[in-house]
Amino acid sequence: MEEQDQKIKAVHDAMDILNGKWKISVISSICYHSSRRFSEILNDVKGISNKMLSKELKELEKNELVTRTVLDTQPITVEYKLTDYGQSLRTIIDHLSDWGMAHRKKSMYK
Amino acid sequence: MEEQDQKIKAVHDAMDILNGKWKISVISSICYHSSRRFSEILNDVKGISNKMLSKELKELEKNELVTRTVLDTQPITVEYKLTDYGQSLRTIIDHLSDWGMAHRKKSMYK
DNA sequence: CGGCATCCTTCTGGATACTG
DNA sequence: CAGTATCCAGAAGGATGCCG
Repeated sequence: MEEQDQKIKAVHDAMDILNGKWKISVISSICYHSSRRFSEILNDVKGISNKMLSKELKELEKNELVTRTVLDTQPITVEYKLTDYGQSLRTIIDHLSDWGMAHRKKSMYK
Repeated sequence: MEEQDQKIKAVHDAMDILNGKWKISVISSICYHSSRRFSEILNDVKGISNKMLSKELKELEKNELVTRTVLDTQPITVEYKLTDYGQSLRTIIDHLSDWGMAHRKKSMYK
C-alpha cells in the first residue's frame, strides 16, 4: 500500500473515534478548562442536549480520551478530565479553533 | 465572552463545515494527491457510496473548499482540487493522520 | 465516467419526564 | 447535580438502477 493510502486511512481511523456532531466540541470544552463538570460542558457546548452529552462522554471514556471522577459532595459532582492520550489532541483542537475563527471572518465578507 | 468560550465556539464552527462521517476523509484524499477524480476518491475512501461522495463533494464545493472541473474527454472526467482555502486545512489533516496512526498502534496492544 | 433518482432502513438527536 | 428512560421526527446513508 502506498503512503498516501496509509495517511488517508489513518485520517479515517481518527475520525472514527471523533465521530458524531459533538465529540470534538466536548473535548475542546474539557481541554480549555483542564477539568470540567457535566453541567459546565452542557453550557459550553451550545445546543447539545444532556442525552447526547451523556452518550458522547461515555464513548470518549470508553476510548480512553477522558476520565470520569465522582466527587463525594452533596449533591454529587462529576469531574471530567482529558487523559494524556486525550491531551494529545490539543494541537488539533487549537488548529481547528484557529481555522474556525478564520472561517468566521471570511464568511462575514460574503 | 471569555477567550475559552470563543475557542470552543470556533471549534464548533469549524466542525459545522467539516460535518458528516466522510468530509475529512474526502478532503484528505484530494489533498494527498493534489488533484483527484470522482472514481479515485471513491476508491480512496473505503466504504463511502457514490451517493454520499456526490453529496459531500457538493457541500465542499459550496463552502469553497474544493473546485470541480469537467474535462472534455470521452467519456468525461471530473477533476477535484482543493482551493487555497481548502489547503489551509492541510496542517489539521496531517495532524489527524499522525494521531490516527498513533492510535492504531495503541489499539494493537490492547 | 460521473453522477442522479428512488426506495428503504438505520441512526441521530431533540423534547420531556423521571430518579438517586 | 448528573444523569436515565421513552417517544418520536427527521436526517443519514446503503443498494440498486438509470442516464448523458
